[in-house]
Amino acid sequence: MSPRPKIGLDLTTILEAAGVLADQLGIQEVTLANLAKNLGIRPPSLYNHFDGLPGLRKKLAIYGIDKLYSRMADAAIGVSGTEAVLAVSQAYVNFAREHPGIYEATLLAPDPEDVDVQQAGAKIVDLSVRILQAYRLEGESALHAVRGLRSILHGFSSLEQRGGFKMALDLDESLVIIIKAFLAGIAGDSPTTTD
Amino acid sequence: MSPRPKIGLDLTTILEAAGVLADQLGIQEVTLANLAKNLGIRPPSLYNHFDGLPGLRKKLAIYGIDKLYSRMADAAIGVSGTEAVLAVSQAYVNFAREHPGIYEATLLAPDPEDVDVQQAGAKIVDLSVRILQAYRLEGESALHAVRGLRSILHGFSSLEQRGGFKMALDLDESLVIIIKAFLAGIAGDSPTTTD
DNA sequence: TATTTTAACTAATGATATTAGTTAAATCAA
DNA sequence: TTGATTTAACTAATATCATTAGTTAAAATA
Repeated sequence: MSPRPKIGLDLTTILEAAGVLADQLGIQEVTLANLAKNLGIRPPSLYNHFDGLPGLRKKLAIYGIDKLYSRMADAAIGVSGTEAVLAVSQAYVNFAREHPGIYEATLLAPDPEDVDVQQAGAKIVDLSVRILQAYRLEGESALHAVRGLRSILHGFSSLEQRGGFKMALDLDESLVIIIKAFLAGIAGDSPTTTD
Repeated sequence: MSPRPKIGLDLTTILEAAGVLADQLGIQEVTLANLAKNLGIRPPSLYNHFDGLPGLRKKLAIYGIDKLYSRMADAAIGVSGTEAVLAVSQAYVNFAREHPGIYEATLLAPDPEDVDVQQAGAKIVDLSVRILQAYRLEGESALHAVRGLRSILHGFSSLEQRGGFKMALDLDESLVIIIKAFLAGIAGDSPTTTD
């Protein structure tokens, strides 16, 4: 009958297609039906590559976290102190802007406690710890500061994405002001590096 | 045949049931099928009360925003300055903890630009503006500060809900430290009220 | 009391994820 | 090179949804 070409899909290709789908139509449109259609195969064939929709969601989450981490790590090269935090923050927010669906998937793993998901996320936490080390925070203060930075970055990105900021007011400017205020507050105005 | 008792449901009852469902099983389990089962009616009957699943999501979002606003406004009574911001912040986070599903619904309206949704959200923005007025920010600074506070509160709540904070470190303490740092940063350490 | 509105219903449709079992292409070992 | 195995596609079938259309009886109203 019809030829069954055995396309030979690999997981990366599938995840990229899922990412495009997420960014273009939103995460809720990343269905096995839509994904299969875009790939030119039938929905059940996808089960050869991952364990159903939850499996896809998990893999897409890790895929997205890794991508986000790359962008942050890139931005952190060759900078330090406030400059580094600002660069990494802008990279974070820009990633969420360019890849709203993938960013959303990042926080949508079926089980956030999953070891693989945790491991991917840990790299981002570690990076945050490192760029905040310039502020010489003592003991637990550094950990609280990491939580604060992540809260700001995720909250800002999420609210921007959902149209939460209605005022006619430059968004990038807001981010810089918010980050600077937070850093000034935790450092008592004494970062350890030259700015 | 079987009696058709005409229960006489009103929208509030339905939204409360939907809220319980959201908090107990997660927002993705707030289906017309589940909701109808909990209410003792058949799914199509729900269409007499709202316009399908998108209609329910919109009404649940507004319902949640109103509830959240009430809690924040309550917390703001009789306090000012840093104390007010902290009280409102804790109310916000506690609401998200107690009602994770309703909180999630708050940001899940099908159309965030919808007038009714905007109107509900505006009350929260206004409240934020008022409690930050103690810091005497000039011009646009106040608006940037509101964005910062909202980013922190939403980011913190969302990340806590999704298991984003793994460290063995007191969460309430983190929130207080983060808010205080942010306020110190935007105020240059000069809130206008007695603390 | 008669009419209208309301809130439930049944029946049917289409989209979805998922499972089971099948088949042929690709890979690999002898 | 050939035979066996693995892999990646498939068809068919099922269950769960949301949704629409059309119906009916209870409740409200005139």
